Amino acid sequence: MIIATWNINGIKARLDVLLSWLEGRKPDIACLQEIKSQDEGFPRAAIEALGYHVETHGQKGFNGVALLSKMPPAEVSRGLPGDDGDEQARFIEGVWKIGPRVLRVASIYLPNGNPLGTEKFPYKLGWMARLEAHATRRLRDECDLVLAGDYNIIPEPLDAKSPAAWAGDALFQPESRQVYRRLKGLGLVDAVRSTTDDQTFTFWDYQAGAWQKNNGIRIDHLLLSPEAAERMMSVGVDQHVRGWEKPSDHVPVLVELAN
DNA sequence: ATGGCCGGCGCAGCCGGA
Repeated sequence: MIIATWNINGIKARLDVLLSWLEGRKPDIACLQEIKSQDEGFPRAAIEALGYHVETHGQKGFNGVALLSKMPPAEVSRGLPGDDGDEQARFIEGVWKIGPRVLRVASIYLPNGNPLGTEKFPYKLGWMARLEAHATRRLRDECDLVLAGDYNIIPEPLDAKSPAAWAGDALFQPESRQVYRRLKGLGLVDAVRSTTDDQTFTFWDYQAGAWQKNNGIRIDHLLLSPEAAERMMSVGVDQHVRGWEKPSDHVPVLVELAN
């Protein structure tokens, strides 16, 4: 089965592109971020017409995550545990029962954290601490777990065309990269990096001809539990989608797991 | 050498993104 993550940067502006991609790629589960829509405004009918079940966790204008799946999930939970006062819609998790196996997949939109020196960067670190706590709990289940999303973290210099240009940016700070490293220390496997040493970008800014110059970064990640990683058959990044009409600035990242 | 955009909201231009 194919599990994908994609920051679509606005579902209303991206619906045609999303439908085209779903029809061609046919992922079993697609984790979306930045739907920028309330639940009631999400164009679910067009997606359901392609045979997908739709679960959203939206908010007005900003953020928002969704899970699209061919099989309906057995359970869904919204919001990252650990702060009931957090109003930002950045986390949705589903559970699927596949024969004897339990598969958990979360769609994650980790805070950007810019600009440094404001409350936004501590919010990012606090959110990451909650994610680490949640991942620690989930890994105790020893089930197939995929934490998929826009992490807004450039893990290593290899993951940027021009790492120096990101030195003062929240995406490339030692503190947040350290937490990403700790997530991997828990046993989570970075699907893309575990299968290639090549520079593989998932985001290119709309500005300054970044796509044409391949001036990209790798910030969209699939983190797999050891049990899920054992079933990993292939990993891909649908970079061609960045060249379509009216693209998102992010592209889909996918992992294929053995059934 | 530098800078170049886009979506949402809502109907002008600002906010947020990365």
